[in-house]
Amino acid sequence: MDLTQLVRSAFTAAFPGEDFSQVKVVPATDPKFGDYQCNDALKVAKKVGLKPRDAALKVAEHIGEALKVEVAGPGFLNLTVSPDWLAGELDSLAAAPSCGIPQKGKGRRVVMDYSSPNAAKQMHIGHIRSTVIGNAIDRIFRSLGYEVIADNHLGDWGTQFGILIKGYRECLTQDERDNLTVANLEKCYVLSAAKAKDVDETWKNACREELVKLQQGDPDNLALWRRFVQISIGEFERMYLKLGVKFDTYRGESYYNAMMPGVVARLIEIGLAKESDGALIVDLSDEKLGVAIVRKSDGGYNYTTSDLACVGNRVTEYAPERIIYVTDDRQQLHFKQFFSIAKKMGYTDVKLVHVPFGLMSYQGKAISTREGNLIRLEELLAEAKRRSLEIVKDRGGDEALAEAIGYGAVKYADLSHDPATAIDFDWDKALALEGNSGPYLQYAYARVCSLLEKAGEVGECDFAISTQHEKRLALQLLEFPGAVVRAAEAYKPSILADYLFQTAQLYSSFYQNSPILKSEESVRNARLRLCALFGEILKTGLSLLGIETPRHI
RNA sequence: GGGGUUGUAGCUCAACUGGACAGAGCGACGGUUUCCUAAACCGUAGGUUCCGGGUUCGAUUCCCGGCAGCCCCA
Repeated sequence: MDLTQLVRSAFTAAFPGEDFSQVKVVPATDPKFGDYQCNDALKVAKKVGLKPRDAALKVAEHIGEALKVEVAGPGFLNLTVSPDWLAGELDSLAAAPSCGIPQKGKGRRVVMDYSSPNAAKQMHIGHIRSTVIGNAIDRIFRSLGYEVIADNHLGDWGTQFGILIKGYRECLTQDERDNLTVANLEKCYVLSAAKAKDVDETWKNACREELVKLQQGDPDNLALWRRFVQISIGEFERMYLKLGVKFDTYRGESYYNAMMPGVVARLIEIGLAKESDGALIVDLSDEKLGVAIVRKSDGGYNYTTSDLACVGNRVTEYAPERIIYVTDDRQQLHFKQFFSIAKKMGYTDVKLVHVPFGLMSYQGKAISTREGNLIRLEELLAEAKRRSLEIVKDRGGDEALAEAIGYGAVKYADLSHDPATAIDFDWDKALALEGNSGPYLQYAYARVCSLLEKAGEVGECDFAISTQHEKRLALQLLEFPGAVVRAAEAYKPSILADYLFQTAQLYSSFYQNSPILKSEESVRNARLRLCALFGEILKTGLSLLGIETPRHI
């Protein structure tokens, strides 16, 4: 029995001829109001010419026997379900594949664009957000049945490669060149860039020449560039492996080089782009979006152009329903501009979505080498592992467990906030193991696993909800599919994280306050079933956040 | 100067998009030896939701005007 349907038909019976498709039933805000509530009688009151409370009373008359209803306050409909109804719902949830997550994405395709670090630089804590938030959205969409193509749009082209090639040749030892690492690339970049900037005009020119040679396809430079990018990807993948992140494609900016002139030609052809001071621009000032440069006065292209080329390529190759970009919120104007231009170029069948997140800072400053506040991602993960290993080893836990817990803590610390929130990095917060943290959830899962193991085989048994603790947990479990859907619609994994934390709290409370194994058999079995369902949902939910669930802690 | 974004408990954040008495975690204070675990549970204290208007049955949420921080553009 669908509560929303039932309440809607009561509305229709009370006020025939009106449209009540917006009417919805939501969980009660407080258990003392019942199990569910509907606030929409208040909204339709004016339309049907009644006082709010009278409208609610009239709807209540048509609710029927199946559901206990009370009209409270100005006109809230408070609904209380029967234990049988609850048991039935739990049954269908337990029987449903993937914990009842609706397959609304079946047959639909989405491209996800996230992480996207720059080649030849090491990943640092500033890269966590795009990677972890993007990956969670990726996983959530896959769980809804969408076909997701996860693409890593690397920063693998541009002026830095002239500096790098010069630096590689002049600033590294033979040994460093033979055993090239990203750390070495970073080092020679810093040295070379410093020379080009402050001291040496000839050095600067040499860098530019190397860049031009690369752009013109010089075999040596091209080979070096390929090597730099390959080494970078290798290192990124080491991090992604730890974080449980996997990309379908690695198409960096360079992939779109050849398509740029075509994009510009097209923009001119349809009259969007025009000359201005030697540069080619698209004027978006009537949309209050300023001016976007699509070709600089020196003939170079920039992000707007390569992103447009990229959209064109993705539309042609995949025909996705939407493309989701997860980047920091400094790029909002850029995305608004290029989305607007893309629409005018005729890419109207694809929904372009920018998910902006608050930039991560450290000690109040943007993270950069210059500020000297750069913590490498590898360091962070090592420290996370070290801290959890200290606790875990006393319990006989191994390194794998320490990684699951440490990395889980790092990811959860990020995912549990609304993406829009800016985070100032803090070791203790990023690696929290208590309270609203990843390990708290992992711990709850381990507890339920142990309990079920100890219980052994449980015979066939129905759900039976009697106590308040059980009921609150049960009602909460029924909300899981809805939480996943809401997280996807808002592009906010934090909605799911928050749901899981609340659920685990209710479980812990239930677990501490209700004897399970020691109860007489029918109660024991019914409670074990509830535990099992909780375990399934927690495991599924955490997997959507990319957080592992060890069975023993 | 124009635009974006944020402002909620001492600190870090929620609040299912307009619902009932604004909730969690951390920190503080007090308590919990029965199932497979104290990474937990139970309780206490802590609020002018930045300020001022407006919209309505009802505003942390929407609108207008300020203030403050961060960011982008010129």
